[in-house]
Amino acid sequence: MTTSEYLVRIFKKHHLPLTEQELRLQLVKLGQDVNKTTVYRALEDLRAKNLVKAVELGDGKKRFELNLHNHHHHFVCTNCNLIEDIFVHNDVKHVEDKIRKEKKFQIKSHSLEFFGLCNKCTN
Amino acid sequence: MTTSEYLVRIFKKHHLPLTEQELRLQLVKLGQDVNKTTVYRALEDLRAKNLVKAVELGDGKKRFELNLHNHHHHFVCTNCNLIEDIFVHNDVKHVEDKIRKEKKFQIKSHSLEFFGLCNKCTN
DNA sequence: TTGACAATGCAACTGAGTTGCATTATCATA
DNA sequence: TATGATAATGCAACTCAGTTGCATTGTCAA
Repeated sequence: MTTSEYLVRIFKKHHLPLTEQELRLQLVKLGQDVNKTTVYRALEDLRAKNLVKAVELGDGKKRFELNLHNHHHHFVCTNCNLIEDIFVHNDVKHVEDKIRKEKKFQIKSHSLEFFGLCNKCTN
Repeated sequence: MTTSEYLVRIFKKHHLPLTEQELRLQLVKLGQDVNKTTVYRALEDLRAKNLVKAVELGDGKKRFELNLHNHHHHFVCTNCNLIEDIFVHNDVKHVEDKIRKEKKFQIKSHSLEFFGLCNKCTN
């Protein structure tokens, strides 16, 4: 089994964006103590195949997650760093349409992230 | 005049998110050839005063802009790296409300960035 | 003039991500 | 089974943004 395949397994289990470090930790748990270069290369392969996409959640580190068709966003707790997927029905499609019309920009994607305090950290 | 003050001037002139390098370039143009540590410290001061905020636009670099009350988002051309402010009336307030209700999360802020091709790069 | 404090410089460091090149594994075919 | 090509991985060194500790300089009031 190749590192890319292990990564897909890990992504399927933990369906939240993970850093390279977190991914390597999970790989070690599967008995795969691989070099970080290998991880980055595997991630790049998966990204090239549109299986994985990168996310930035404000701390400067790239995080990676499966590029499924369940379009979603993220909530990040600025206190405990909890990350949770956010699914929105209506989305921001109408905003994109507006930009397309007014600016003549061709919009390929967007990122929408929410920051605040989670349930636990609010109290 | 202090570096922070020069930075505010620069931000007011170029009202788009700028990297530390871009900021230093502008500082040099104003005759201020300062150390990058100084820039980062000045930026941190301004951020602490809520005058400046950081933005991540997908390339891993932090960008900084004035934290005005004209809430807006950004469009990034993935070809020529053009950045343009995007103003939306309706915004994503209703999404935030929904999250607040359903998840009991306390949302402080959000980031919404659009990626695609600008007018020039589309043709 | 002095003493405190703010602003800046400098050099060394950290940590994420990259690159070039060597090594190893895999696997089809002679 | 041997071999040769190609894929996968390792390793070390590097880049580059951002940080840190400590020294130096500037400012300004007493």
